[in-house]
Amino acid sequence: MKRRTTPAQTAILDLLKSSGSALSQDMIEQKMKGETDRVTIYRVLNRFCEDGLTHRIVSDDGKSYFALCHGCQGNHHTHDHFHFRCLTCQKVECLSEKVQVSLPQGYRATNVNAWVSGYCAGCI
Amino acid sequence: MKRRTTPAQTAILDLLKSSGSALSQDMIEQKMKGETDRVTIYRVLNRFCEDGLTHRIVSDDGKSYFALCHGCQGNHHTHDHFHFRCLTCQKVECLSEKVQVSLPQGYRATNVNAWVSGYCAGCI
DNA sequence: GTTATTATTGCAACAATGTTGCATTAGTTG
DNA sequence: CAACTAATGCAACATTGTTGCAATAATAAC
Repeated sequence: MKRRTTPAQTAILDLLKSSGSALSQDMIEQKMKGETDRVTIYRVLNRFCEDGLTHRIVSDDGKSYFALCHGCQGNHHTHDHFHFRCLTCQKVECLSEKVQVSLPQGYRATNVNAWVSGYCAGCI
Repeated sequence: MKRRTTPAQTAILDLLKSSGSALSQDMIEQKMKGETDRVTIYRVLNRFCEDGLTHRIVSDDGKSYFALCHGCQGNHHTHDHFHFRCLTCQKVECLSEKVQVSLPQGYRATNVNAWVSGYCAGCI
């Protein structure tokens, strides 16, 4: 199954690149002014995740956010950094700080999902 | 608005106490074998949160989990510890380790939601 | 450039989680 | 016991996300 280049995909990828933050499906739909179907946006985003282009983080607002992968290459994805969500401007940022947590004896971690919400410098 | 003691509330509180872990609405519904309405369970859980009896944590499985408050008293709620969710047995535990993260200059945090998912000692 | 192949899209429908309105039930107080 | 009203159950709705399927459109082959 070889990938094809389509307007929707390049548009969504450009949005992720230019925004510099993590975006949710509804944010992308808004920015695209409804030119692309809801379902297509979801499918494109899921494809990006499969291809290792983005990573998905589930926020405490009940939505998934998608952010471009920068640190991780190939199939060794470690999205173990904190994310910040501003309650005013809704912007979601990847923080540089890595999550460090020690588990009880015998536990094995496969995924980390760490959020801080509050107000960013511009919205305080 | 004074609270009243009802069978549903005491049953749900007992479940939370005896389980020793965080429970979601559907877990509670299952354990109560459908004797209590879905909506009632949600309302009871929300009331518990309002009253400071429980805290809510939103997991990356898209559900809210509710756990009894132990460490925090009065209106000074700081649920800033990590949570672990076992992908096999579905159990959700509060870990003792506090979340420590330094935000960019000028940012203010109001809430923390930190998850580790994987396999617990019994399910490895 | 034309054709064949099939990945991608759009639409409808569905599933899961969670909330709200409203009439009924049932704790609590006097 | 009676009055008050918090709590419940049901229906309906909102939001987020997925799946099936026919139509569309990239890509490859000629």
